[in-house]
Amino acid sequence: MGRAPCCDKATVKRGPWSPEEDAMLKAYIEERGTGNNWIALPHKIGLKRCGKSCRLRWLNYLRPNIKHGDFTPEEDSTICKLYISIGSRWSIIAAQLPGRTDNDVKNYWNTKLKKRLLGGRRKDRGAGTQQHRQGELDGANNDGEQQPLSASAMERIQLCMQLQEMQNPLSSIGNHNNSLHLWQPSSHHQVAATHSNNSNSNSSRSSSFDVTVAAEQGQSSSLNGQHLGGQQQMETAAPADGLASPSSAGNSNIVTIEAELQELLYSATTTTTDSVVTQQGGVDWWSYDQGKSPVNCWDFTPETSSVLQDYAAVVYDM
DNA sequence: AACACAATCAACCGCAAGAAC
DNA sequence: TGTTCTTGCGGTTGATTGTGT
Repeated sequence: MGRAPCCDKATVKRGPWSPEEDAMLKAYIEERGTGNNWIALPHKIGLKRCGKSCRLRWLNYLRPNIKHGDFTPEEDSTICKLYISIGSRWSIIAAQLPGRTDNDVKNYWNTKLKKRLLGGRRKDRGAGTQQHRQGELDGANNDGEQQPLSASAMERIQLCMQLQEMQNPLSSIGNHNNSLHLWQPSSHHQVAATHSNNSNSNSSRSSSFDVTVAAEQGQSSSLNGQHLGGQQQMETAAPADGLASPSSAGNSNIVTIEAELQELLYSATTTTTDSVVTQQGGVDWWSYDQGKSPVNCWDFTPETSSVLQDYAAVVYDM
């Protein structure tokens, strides 16, 4: 049974919004609000638009305090940091960037940040062409037998592998000890008590993930996954065999990776780990509380747990 | 100047989940 | 309790603009 369309496509206008339409929608919502019914809104206003289209236009463009234009290095770092931790959860990532929309963040990642990071310096295993890289992202290898992975998982894996290769060119595929330097077991998975101050975050989906980013204060950043309801804390059981957490190497590796990411993103010439953290205007990549537990790149959420399993399959099956 | 290709971004689409009935 | 409606999300598309040849 097909789903009823939300609107009659034959009578609804599509495509770019005109200034007149923008003005009508903006004026109405500012005066009366949405009435908690986007579907009915265009009829009330007299717009020949789909309710979903009105909602999107309002949220992405007309809403007050929307920020357009270039992203700052701080925003770049937040996006990358969260993407690698949680993947393409754009609404959650955007919630950490006041004035930015999920659509903006998504577009920015897909068109700029991803290319800067993934396309930057990768000396690929094998050919290293863009086509080969895309093939990897699609989860297929030459023999076609590898289990397909989600694009998001593959990207995160690839990104981490790329960083590790840069960090230690001698660590080739199959060197298990170097496989998971980014991962740290979370011994203190506190459930974040506060959520983003973003007014958009009232959706049930967003609330399933509490994110606290304190990078702007030069503090550690933490990302905590929790189940709906907020009571179940993710267990920190050891991952699959062979995925034991790195021990003493972890902290310095994280700092080194920060440097590599800074370099990839901003072409900074950072060579020492100590100097990196305070560079770039205080941007604090994967920072961690000195003397406390390091922040996890691969925090143990259901998603990242799955990614780790995928990762293990990729590394160990090669 | 003209064309081809790449990059960008606004808008659309379909799905999943929760709310309402 | 089951069904329908609405919202919100992430992925994708396509028009526009920029750049290279």
